[in-house]
Amino acid sequence: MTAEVEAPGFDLALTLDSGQVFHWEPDPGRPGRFVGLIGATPCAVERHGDRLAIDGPPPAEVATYFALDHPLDAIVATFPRDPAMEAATAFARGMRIIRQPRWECLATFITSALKQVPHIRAMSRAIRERWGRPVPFGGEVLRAYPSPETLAGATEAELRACGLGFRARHLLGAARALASGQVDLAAVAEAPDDAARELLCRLPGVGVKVANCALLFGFGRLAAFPIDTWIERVLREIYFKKKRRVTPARLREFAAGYFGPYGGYAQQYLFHHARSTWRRGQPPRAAVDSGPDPR
DNA sequence: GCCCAGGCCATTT
DNA sequence: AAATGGCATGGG
Repeated sequence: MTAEVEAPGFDLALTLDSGQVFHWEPDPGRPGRFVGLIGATPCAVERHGDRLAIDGPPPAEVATYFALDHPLDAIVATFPRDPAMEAATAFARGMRIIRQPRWECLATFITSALKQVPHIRAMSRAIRERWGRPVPFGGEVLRAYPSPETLAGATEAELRACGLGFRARHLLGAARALASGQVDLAAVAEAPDDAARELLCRLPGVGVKVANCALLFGFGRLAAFPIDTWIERVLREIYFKKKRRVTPARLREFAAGYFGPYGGYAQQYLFHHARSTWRRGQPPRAAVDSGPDPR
């Protein structure tokens, strides 16, 4: 049985491949159709014009997960008007910041340190296959991401066998801190942005960048602005092109003030645009030549 | 062999 | 506060 939800101007494929979520996969033989899980609920989804066709969860659950209620036009209207931001906005039109389960989101970003997106996907898949609860769906078996309690019972060697390397100790330590109640994600969800970030940073393997990714993609904090290697290059080579020795604190200060209340959205559009169009870590000449010069 | 990848951490200035 | 080096693994 297939249900539908209205999803005007939503680019499903772009959103699922934008480096914010790491387990959705194309349905082989059915182009445009993606299979994944929303929490523990299996789901297949594909776009038909301004509607989504859904198999699995109730439509309302899908609408919440994909944040179809986010007012994209109003959000984009808050972005600063500069050539780099406008190019990224045009390039990533229809991308949404989705609402992921908190632990699943945090855990995958703990494993993301010094890894490329395809590797993060591979580690997520290996962890699901090893510890995830099997969920039958359409003749296949999907695996839900294991809870902190489940992973707390794993060994570091078992996690390393999933390709985590030095990240194994971080993920295991975070799982155990949550399973023991030493840190409480429900408390994070109730705290203001700065306090929530500080709580998350108490977990092993969680620094400011990973905390901001979790806040943005797992806690709905749309002002959170993760600065990774790509965004740092965007900031330095476009927004601080003529400056020398820009400190990390200055970059954070600029980002927090310049990109506005939906800075996380702006960041994700800039991230996707840069990752998709830059070559050898360098921006296209046009991007630099048209860049603004703050302060 | 080289280089880099959605960083974090401990240590030193 | 800011710079430095170590850390595992995989791919170009």
